[in-house]
Amino acid sequence: MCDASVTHAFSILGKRWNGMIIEVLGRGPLSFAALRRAVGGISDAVLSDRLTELAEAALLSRCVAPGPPVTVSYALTESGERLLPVLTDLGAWARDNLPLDSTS
Amino acid sequence: MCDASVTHAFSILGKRWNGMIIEVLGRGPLSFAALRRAVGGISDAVLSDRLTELAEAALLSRCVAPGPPVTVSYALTESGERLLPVLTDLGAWARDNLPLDSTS
DNA sequence: AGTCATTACTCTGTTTTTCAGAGCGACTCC
DNA sequence: GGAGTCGCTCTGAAAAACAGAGTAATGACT
Repeated sequence: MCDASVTHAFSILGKRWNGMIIEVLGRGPLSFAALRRAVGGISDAVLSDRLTELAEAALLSRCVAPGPPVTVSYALTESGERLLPVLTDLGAWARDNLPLDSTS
Repeated sequence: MCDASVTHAFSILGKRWNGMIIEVLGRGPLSFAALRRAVGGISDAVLSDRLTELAEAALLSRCVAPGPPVTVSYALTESGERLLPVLTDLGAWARDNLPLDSTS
C-alpha cells in the first residue's frame, strides 16, 4: 500500500501547476496577473481553480485591498512556506537526475 | 519566472500517480499487477503509460524474466532512488500541514 | 472624451488526460 | 475444462486542462 501521507501530499502536488504556484509564491505575495506571468503557461481558469483549492487547503491566503482599484494578492501561509525547502530539494534532484529531454 | 528545475521536477511529479509509483517502488521491485495493487486506484492503461514515461526518464527500469511464465518487474534506478528522501519529507510535510479533508 | 492597458476573474467550446471496464494469449492450478 | 493471474492494449466516457473571449472597474495617455 502506498504511504498515506505521500498520497496526501500528491493529492495537492500531483495536480498540474500546484507545485509551481507554491514555489513562485515562496518569493513573496503576488497578484493574480503577476502569478499567471510568473508561473507561465497556465490558463486563467485553471489558475483561478488552483488558487481556490490551495486556499481551501490553507496553503495560501487571498487578501483583498479594497482600492480603488481593487487589488487581490496571494501569499503562502506558514504551512505553504514549510513546503519550500522540500521544493528546493526537488529542484536539486531534478537538476541532477532528470534527463534534459524528459520535459514535455 | 518559476524556477526551471522545479518546473522540470513537476513535469514528472505534477502528473497524477508518478510520485506514488516511485514511492511504492522505493520498497523494492514489483510486477505490473503488484504495482497496480500497491498504488491502488490507478487504471491499467494509465499505469502502463506512466511506467513507460518513468522508464524513458530513467527513473525506473523494466526487467523481463523470460519464464515461463514471462514475468516483468519494475525497479527504481539510482536517480529514482535519490528521490525517496524527498518523498519522505513530502509525506512528513503533508502529515503536519495538510488538512485531513483536503484529499479529493 | 476616447482609447488603450491592466486588473481579477468567469464563461465556453475544444483538446488532452484519466477513468472504468473489456479483451487477448500465455501460463498455472484444481 | 474452467478459473485465475499475468502484462499489457483497446475503447468509450468522464474529468481535467487548454485557449480564448468577455466583463466592469480602474488608470494613463492623447
